[in-house]
Amino acid sequence: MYKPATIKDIALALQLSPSTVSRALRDGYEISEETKKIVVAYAKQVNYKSNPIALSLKNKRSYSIGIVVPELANSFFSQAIAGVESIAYEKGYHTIITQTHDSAERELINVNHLAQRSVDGLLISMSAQTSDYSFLKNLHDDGLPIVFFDRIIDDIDTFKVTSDNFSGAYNATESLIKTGRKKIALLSNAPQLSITNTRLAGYMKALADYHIPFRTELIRNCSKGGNDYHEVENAVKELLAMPDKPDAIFVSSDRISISCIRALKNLNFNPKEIAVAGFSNSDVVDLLQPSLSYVRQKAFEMGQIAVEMLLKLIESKYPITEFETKVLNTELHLIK
Amino acid sequence: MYKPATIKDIALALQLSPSTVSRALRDGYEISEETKKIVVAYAKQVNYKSNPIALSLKNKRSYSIGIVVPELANSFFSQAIAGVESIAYEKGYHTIITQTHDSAERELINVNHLAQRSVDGLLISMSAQTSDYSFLKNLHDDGLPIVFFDRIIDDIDTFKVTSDNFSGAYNATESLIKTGRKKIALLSNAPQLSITNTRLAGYMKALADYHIPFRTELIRNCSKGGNDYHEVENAVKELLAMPDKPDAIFVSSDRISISCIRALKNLNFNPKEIAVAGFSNSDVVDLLQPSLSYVRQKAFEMGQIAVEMLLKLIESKYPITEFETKVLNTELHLIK
DNA sequence: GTGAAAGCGCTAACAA
DNA sequence: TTGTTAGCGCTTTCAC
Repeated sequence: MYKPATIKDIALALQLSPSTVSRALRDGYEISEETKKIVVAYAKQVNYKSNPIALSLKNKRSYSIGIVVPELANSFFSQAIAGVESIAYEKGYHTIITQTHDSAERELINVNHLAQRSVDGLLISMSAQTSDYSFLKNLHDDGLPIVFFDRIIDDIDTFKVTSDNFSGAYNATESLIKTGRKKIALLSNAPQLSITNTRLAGYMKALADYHIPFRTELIRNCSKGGNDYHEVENAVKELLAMPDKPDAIFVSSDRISISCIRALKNLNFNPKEIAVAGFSNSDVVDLLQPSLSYVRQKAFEMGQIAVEMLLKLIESKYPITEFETKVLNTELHLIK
Repeated sequence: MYKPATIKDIALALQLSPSTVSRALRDGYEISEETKKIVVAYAKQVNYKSNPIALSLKNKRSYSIGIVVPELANSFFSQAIAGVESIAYEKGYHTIITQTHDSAERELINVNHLAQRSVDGLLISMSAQTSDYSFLKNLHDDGLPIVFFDRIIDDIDTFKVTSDNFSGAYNATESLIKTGRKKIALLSNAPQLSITNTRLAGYMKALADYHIPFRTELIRNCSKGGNDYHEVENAVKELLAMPDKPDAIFVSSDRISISCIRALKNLNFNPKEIAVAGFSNSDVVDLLQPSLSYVRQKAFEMGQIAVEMLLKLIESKYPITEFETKVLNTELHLIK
């Protein structure tokens, strides 16, 4: 059985009390240099490692932070996680990553598990299928520090980071218009997501600014967020079967952008016939065929900012009541 | 401060002893139905959740398993993780995911952290840069259940799952030969990885079977495993600048396959001139241009099998001494 | 059927 | 400078 050395073991072996050992190991000022030396040496010899579980139980502090994302396989999230880690490790925190696969049920379970495992705080990007936020609100009211990133919600007052989704959508739509497209369809994610609506607004504003009528029949919600390819393919098929069919598609969600490209390929559509622009943080987006113009979010930076906010919350001596929502700009990459 | 209800709170409120409450909550046979009802009802009312930290400390058992992979952004690993989760959740285990970014140092830290956080077992795919496995060996000798997947090592005797890398490499190489290619270069990962050498062997066997001379100058190790694009681009550039240059490339690593494709595109190479086959579990490999034939591993299944092995180790009443290494076959997808 | 007490590994008052 | 004690939340003998 796996049984590491404990402080008690050391105390016993060295004929000291556990508290002396504990203090010596943490370089307490009260302990004589001599004792420290002996303790540290022996601890090293028996490969002593402090037990974080016991520490957590004692201190209600674990120096670990929980990360909850919809899908690890989505580059945007793995990039954001890398950003979180880059700062967290440096500051002595560990990260515990879980994914929800966009399931509200899984999200609830994971969040509770993390909270009970006494993470010091939570970084979360909401599942597309969550509509009841009360479990998070309760935890937050009970004092668990939470920071939202990317897929944020209004109901809870705390720090948040997200992209400038409005401008991102506006610019992408505008780029399509500028290449002469006039009938621009929109493929979007689940409507309960904040980002879905903000991006819709950006799209509509671009149309309005260029005096292009907004047509509801050109809007398709793929509420499974690209997890279900066929949902997207059907949407694309329907759009392209319309009598007055679109000459461009703006895709307001990462995963759906890829599915849309695949649908166009599978349906053998001529790339000249239909232009695509969409949000994407895929690291191979430049190699895709048919190609698309894409809006890239600053995922890594977003992760960094989110964790910095969280650490501020965690390490603050006094309760924080002034919260900020940071908005990062996006980059538009046009097809060459 | 975040402060959930404890057994003590319930005991106090209900004028019972903590032990009674504890037994009632776990449906102990000694407790009267009546008391149970009262306790359970009250527990629900105050949203009592047992504290896994305290349980871990007490039981040395956490019902959570640690997963250590090189890179979440690599589809192969996110697919494998999804496989692990599919079984683990069902059996009542949580997963704690960490990534090493192929750093030996990070791997050491993460593994120790997980071990000390008393995960019940470890699922690991080794970092490309690790050459000293003693830290794992120690943990394993101390009784921590460990299962290796994909990037396995020989030094530790336990359950392992990996792909049939030999055949995968053989088949991919053979497919290139069958389309008339005779000068087939090899782009491979760090040589300390087991998979690197097995795939090299498969490649060499295919050459031998078809009486094609093996030329060491056509072999390039990209020891950073595709994390460094320029390493790959340079290798490709060098290969294609050779007087007797290759007419095909076989890439024996997931990330490097993508980098190789990108290099060919950036260097403006004619796809007819140089054929590419490579290992890849990218979920967009079918949309890449230039296109490649690819060997796909059964990542999801591998995750499932790995966790089943691990649970067998964890839940076995008696020490297990007979170990198995399972080898999954791969699928070759040819360019249409 | 229920309670008291000890202990998992650690730390922090309080004593000495 | 070092030791004693209590307690974090929980379970589990052992009493009653």
